[in-house]
Amino acid sequence: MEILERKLRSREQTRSDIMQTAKTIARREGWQAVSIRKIADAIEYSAPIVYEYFDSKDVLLSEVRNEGFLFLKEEYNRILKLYRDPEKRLYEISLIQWDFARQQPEMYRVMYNLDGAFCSIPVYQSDALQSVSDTVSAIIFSFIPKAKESIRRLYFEWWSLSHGMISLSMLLEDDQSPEQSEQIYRETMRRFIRELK
Amino acid sequence: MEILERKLRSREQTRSDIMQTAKTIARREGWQAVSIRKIADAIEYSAPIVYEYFDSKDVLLSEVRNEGFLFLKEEYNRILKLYRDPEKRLYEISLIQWDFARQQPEMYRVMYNLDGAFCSIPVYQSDALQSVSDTVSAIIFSFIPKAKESIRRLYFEWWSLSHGMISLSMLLEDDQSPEQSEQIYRETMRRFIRELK
DNA sequence: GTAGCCAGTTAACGGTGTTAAATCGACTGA
DNA sequence: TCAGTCGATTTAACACCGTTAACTGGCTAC
Repeated sequence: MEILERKLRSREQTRSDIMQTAKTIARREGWQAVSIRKIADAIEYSAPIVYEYFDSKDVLLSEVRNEGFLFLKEEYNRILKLYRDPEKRLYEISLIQWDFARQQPEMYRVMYNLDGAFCSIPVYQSDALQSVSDTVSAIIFSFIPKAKESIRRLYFEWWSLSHGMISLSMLLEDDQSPEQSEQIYRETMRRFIRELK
Repeated sequence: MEILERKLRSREQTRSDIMQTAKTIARREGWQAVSIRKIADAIEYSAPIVYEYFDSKDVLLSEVRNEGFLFLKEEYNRILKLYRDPEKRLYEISLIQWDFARQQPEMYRVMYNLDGAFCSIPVYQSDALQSVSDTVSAIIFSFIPKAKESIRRLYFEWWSLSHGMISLSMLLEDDQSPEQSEQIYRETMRRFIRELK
């Protein structure tokens, strides 16, 4: 059964190669330029092979997106271990959100269907997104122990503010410097958190 | 020269028919389903005719997007005539932003390259966007007469908050009811404006 | 040796944006 | 009346897309 195991491992490897290639092309040329044939070329296979690993391009994109939310989740957990103060936690998580979007913009784009990235599978069906939402909601709750609906609402406000600034600063990248945007982001998130309690 | 005039008018008509058709398809099937051939079919012409009116699909989308910003601009001007109080003005403009996104979601999507809408022409190059930005910035200034940079920053915050809530509520449409989102939007924008001064 | 399986290929279908070439009708000048 | 031109419009083509069916070549089991 060793062969089967190795086969499985190499299968997992190829699978992640495909996702990695998709991300690399997206980073260089944008998601609208990502095609099954280009991916196949890069991993030195013919196009139909990709369908051995992903049912469709849509599913491939949805898995990449999921990977993004899982990455965020782990980063958030890292923060939870580092800090105890809820305010500090929420602030640090806000900063991670920003850094993530800066360092892996193609990831952020596919997660929110921005700029040519289009995955028709609804994002709110992603378990990873739910998990991320729960983590942040829990922090807010430890902050302000209110009813479920209030927490949901405060989370929505936090998320909107963060996502709004990130996506607009992506949109205006050449019009407003990222450094300037980042400064505004930090101060605005800080103030939002301070005024939360 | 009457013939030439009529020709020009009918040319303008066909041009706007093309844009209208693009929007109609986008509304029904999403921007990823909008193709030159589908548009041509709908206006009962062959595909190359579309290129007599728009240099490329990219340009067509950018004109639709511009139409969106121009619509907003006119709505904003309507508000300026209706109200004198800066707080009231900004609040009403916030509400228009929401209603616009609700009533013409395909427009909002092409303006911000959301969900399959992809126009590679940078949005900040649009005069209409600049004009809209100036209008809102002026209101904020009449509110809080600070330096240009501060106003720019406050405008960015207002825009981010509004766009963030709108785009996330589009994303979560089936997970969080629009009515609920709208209520949060109204209250959040109101509080933001109140705390501005 | 040969039958069967399996990884991987080629070929195909209907679609895309875009452009060059061909067509067709109306109008003009001789 | 006929040749010629012009302009509007179409057809045909190119290179690409996502996706699927059919095929190929090599290995294994009997």
